Amino acid sequence: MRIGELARATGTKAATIRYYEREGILPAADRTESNYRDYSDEHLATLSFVRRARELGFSMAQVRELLALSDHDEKPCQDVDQLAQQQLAEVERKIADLSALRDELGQMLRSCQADKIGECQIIGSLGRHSVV
Amino acid sequence: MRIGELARATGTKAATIRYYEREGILPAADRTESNYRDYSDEHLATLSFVRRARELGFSMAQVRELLALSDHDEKPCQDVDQLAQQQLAEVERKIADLSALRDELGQMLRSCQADKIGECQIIGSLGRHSVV
DNA sequence: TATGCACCTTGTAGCAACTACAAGGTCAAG
DNA sequence: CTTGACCTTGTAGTTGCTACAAGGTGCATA
Repeated sequence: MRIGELARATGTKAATIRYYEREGILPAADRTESNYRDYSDEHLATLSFVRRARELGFSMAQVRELLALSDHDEKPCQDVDQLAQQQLAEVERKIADLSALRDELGQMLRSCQADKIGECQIIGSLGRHSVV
Repeated sequence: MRIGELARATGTKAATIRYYEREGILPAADRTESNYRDYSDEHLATLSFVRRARELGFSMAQVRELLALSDHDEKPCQDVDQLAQQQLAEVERKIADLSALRDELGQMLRSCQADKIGECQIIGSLGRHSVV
């Protein structure tokens, strides 16, 4: 299949697919006589894998590792497990950070009953006009 | 004060302060005879404001807006309120996304009891080796 | 006086992970 | 024969910094 079809099939832009090829994430496709990329079902499977891993928040570097690992059926899957654990820990850290942030923003919003910026608690709690 | 002192006072790298100046986020400082930047307390206040807003997840564009708004004490603070609301909504959206992600990762990890990658459920649920 | 060291200056390039654009080639339909 | 959808390559832009290089400044010490 050509790049457009692969793009539609995976919800990826063609430019992104070419980018993955440049980055070595996706193996280069065969070319037709007119130099169009010609993808196989294997490419489709790999690209789906990559996209899914990216959706799950794995970095490109981690995706590279996952791809390398997934090619070695014999090896213990500890390494895969560890990558997933790492990723989970990082996601949980981000959630905690964002929750703190949400609370602060919520508090700011609740505390402001002014109607002029001069008395606005939001601007105030950001550190302005308390100094002036 | 010189850039290093301002940097220490605000927990910002000097390179970042120069970057803010280039971007018009922080007004240019006076210069000493030897061309060193010489910052005032006003700069300190503005930079603190900027850093705090950035910590709260506001984008540079939003910080620009907040700075512009905070200079107009007379205006109604509806606009500030709206920016904060927007930011809160976005943070909540991110938290929801990350929570879904955490659940998926957790499920993947719990479901894998294999010890070889060939049977690894994590690789499997990412879409590999079910196709092979 | 020299010299070492911390500090400052500018300009440039790199990071992640794409995305957009320009200028052109290919191919099937009308 | 031309229109339009598709493809090619190369290059540059996005966000918010951060790092590095090559050089100037200022002050304390040997």
